[in-house]
Amino acid sequence: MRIATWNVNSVGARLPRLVSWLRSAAPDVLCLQELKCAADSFPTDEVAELGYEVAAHGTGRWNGVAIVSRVGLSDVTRGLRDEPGYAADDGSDETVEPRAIGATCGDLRLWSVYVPNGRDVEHPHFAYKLRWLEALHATAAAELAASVPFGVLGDFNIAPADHDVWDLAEFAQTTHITESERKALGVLQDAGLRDIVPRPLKYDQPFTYWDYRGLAFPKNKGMRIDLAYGNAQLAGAVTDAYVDREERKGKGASDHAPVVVDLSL
DNA sequence: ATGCCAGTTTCAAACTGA
Repeated sequence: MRIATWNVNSVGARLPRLVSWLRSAAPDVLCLQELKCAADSFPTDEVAELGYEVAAHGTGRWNGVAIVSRVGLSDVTRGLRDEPGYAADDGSDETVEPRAIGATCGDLRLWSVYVPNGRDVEHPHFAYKLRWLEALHATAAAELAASVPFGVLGDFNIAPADHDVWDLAEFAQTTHITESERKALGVLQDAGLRDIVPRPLKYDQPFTYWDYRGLAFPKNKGMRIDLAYGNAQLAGAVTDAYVDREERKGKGASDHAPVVVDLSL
């Protein structure tokens, strides 16, 4: 059993790469983030040709998450328990964004999540990020009671440890490395979820994101922010996990690489 | 300090990303 997570930064723009990656990596389940398309605009037919079903949760321009599975797809849940919304800076009403989707895939219960960025520690988006993580914990804690392999995979927009960014000094006063964000990850771990740390295919650290700008990828100025959390049943079945940095190479790449987790299930 | 690059959308300046 192979599961994976990938922030594709627009499923429309990434469709050729998505199709070829599904063929080559052949995951049984793939959690996607940043679809940047409405749920009914997801390229369902293109992945169906490869034998995959899709459950998508998206509204259009931003965000959007999906679960793609070839081992079954049922009991789909869109959104978290008591999920907070966000009011844009222009004063418009608060809206709940499409950032989480859960589904049962074969013997697994999985969530694909796109945690809010936070923008700046002083910005309202940062408080929203922390509230959103509380709702994620509540949802996970409630579902963890079931004695089935359970996982939460996605773009957490948090580097769990100092060595998960290329240079900590560059992150002074910024989001993604703060104590309050890391504490939220600790709460997930206290609830019984383990961080499945992938191996890098090159260099020392398993970074999953490199900015498009400033030659960040060739300089390996990366971050590990795409994470896979699993309960004891799932984490205990892991036989291998790696970051597919090859997918970050070349023209038309997402700025995130897929994280692949192999399980003996 | 700012933009770097990429993708999106009232089609093109503005927003988001991390």
